[in-house]
Amino acid sequence: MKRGTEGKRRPVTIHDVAREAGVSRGTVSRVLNGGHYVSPAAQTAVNSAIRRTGYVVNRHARSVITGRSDSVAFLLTEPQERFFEDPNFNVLLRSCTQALAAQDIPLLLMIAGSEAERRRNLRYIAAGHVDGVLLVSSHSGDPVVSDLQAAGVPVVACGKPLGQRTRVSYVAADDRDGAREMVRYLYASGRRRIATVTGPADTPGGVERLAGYRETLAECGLPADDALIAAGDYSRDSGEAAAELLLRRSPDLDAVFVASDLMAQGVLDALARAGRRVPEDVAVGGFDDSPAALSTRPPLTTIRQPWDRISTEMVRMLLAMIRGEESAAVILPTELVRRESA
Amino acid sequence: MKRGTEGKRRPVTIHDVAREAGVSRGTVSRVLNGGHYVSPAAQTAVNSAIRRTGYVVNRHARSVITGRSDSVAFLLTEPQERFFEDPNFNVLLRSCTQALAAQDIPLLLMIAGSEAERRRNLRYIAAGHVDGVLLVSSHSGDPVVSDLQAAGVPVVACGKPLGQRTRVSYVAADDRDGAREMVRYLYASGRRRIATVTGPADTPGGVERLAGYRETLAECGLPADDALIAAGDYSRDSGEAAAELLLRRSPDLDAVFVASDLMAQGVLDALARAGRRVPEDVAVGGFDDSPAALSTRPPLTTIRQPWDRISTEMVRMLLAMIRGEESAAVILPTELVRRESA
DNA sequence: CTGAAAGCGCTTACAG
DNA sequence: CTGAAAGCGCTTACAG
Repeated sequence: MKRGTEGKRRPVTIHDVAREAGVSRGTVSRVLNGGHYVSPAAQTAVNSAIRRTGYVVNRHARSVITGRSDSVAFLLTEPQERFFEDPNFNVLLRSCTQALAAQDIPLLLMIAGSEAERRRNLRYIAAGHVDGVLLVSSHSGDPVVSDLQAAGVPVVACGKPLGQRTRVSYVAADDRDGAREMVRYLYASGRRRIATVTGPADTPGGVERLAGYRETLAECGLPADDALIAAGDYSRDSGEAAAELLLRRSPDLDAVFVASDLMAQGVLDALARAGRRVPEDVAVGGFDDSPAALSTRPPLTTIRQPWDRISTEMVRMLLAMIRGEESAAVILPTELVRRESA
Repeated sequence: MKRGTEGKRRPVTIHDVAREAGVSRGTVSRVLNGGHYVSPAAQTAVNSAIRRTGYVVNRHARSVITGRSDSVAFLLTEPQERFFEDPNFNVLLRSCTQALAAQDIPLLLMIAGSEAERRRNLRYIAAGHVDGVLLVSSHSGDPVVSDLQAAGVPVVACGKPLGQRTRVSYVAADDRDGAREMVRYLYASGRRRIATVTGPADTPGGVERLAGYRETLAECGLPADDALIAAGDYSRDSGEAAAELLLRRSPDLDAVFVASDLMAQGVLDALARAGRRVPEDVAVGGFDDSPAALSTRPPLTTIRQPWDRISTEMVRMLLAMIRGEESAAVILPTELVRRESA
């Protein structure tokens, strides 16, 4: 008897609502699905019956018929655990969850860290258990992209997927333009030996931000100098190592444009250890405007990536594709955030 | 015609498999659900038919009958966005996802940051769309706990939920014992003026770690001194402020036990600004062993929370409750991680 | 506009 | 051990 109270009561079905409203189940279903071809009277009766009974649709039963699951996967392809250390990832995941929730669509989180997980997730997705996937993948030529497309599943990537043979929808910040704006700002504040720490050459941020840096140097009439360029992998430690290399090769540098805030943290540490004051001796500009940018000393001047808009656009685009629209790409503008490091 | 290639092919059903294997659909279903009452011959025929056809079960159709969804929610109740800044949260979310994936159970991520979201998520969950929920809530007396229980949904919390009238299952690290171990270690290394920065008084970590600190002081014969205790809210900034307060009130302190690594970061900054060397002048011990502990200068000596085990246990326990087992609590041991700050 | 009926893909007693 | 049948909760042509 005790258990009976705790246990789930028999859920109310469309049948109960129909009886309560004095109509057929078909009519109830019609108001549930948009209310077309339903008289105002029936409409009202059904709605109030729904309220009285506390009815809520059984999505599984619906899915069996419609063939859609009304759910979406957030798929993370990342052998490195880097994404989870990256504050950017958090805000992306959070805003996607919320943008989807606003449409009453649950987000299934999937992580493909190994080949086995990749296969499992792919099987799940290809079986039609989700209507589409929000993809976060940093690999150039990641096979998961084409596998998904081959399975006929709508996909929207975060950032432009590199090395794909086919067109894939994506939403990205304007990396190149953001880099330009930062370097211009550094130049405008009087810096003339502007170095850069890049991201990996097989990521869009790695190539585009470097391109923006180079363009702006040329535009400002500053000489191109490879001794001012060091590569990182977006991790904090790689930023630190890159800065040490830069200081050795170009001790006269007076600014560094770093392709991510996390790496900029490392750069700041290396600079401090080398006895350089920031921003007096060396100005440092980051990229992302992640929470990390606020916790550095001094706080980081950086380029904000519009993560909220990125997620909103990803969700909007994916939903459109699920509805049958064509693929597309959206590039969102970035914004310079002035703090104290430059 | 082009579209035809891209579009989803008609999915293969249990019917196709039955025909291919030369048995009835009932038999196919039986092998799918454990293979009881199936002859080895039929077993083999069906399995190979499944392989040939690439059949994968339609979970929705199954759910309509079984009443289970074979999915689980990860529910985050957090108006502050603190959890997403906290590296601990990431590893928890990641390991839960993977522990679940190993059982082929998808994780639905839900965030209840506002009252409206809380209601929506609750409605979704109560409608039986998930079989159980993994709850991450930091609020003392969070109503979501009782709402979930009232709906008859199995729940396992991360950390002991404070201020609940009913029993709720949870998995937690042994906060008190971890605190004891750290303070003992500080004492053993010769410190005698050991301060502490606590977490909020309405969180388990806030009360238990402080209790462990107090007990150990007494056990070591050190006097209790409220001037050595300052409160934080787990944020980095609060750690910094607490350390400043402590330095003002007890300039002679020679060690600080900080109830989280993130706060310890702030403490380290405040100490550096005050010209105290770590660990020479002041030893600093953290709690969590989050990624943050590695990025401080010097790297943080801390107490490791066994997040992998916590997630594994949470998942195991939730699955057991879904199967009908009683609720329970699991306390997992922590471990001292020696690095350079103490 | 609306009811009766068929059917989605699956599971589960029920007879054998 | 196995097939035929009923049924899960819902949607959707199909007649009116």
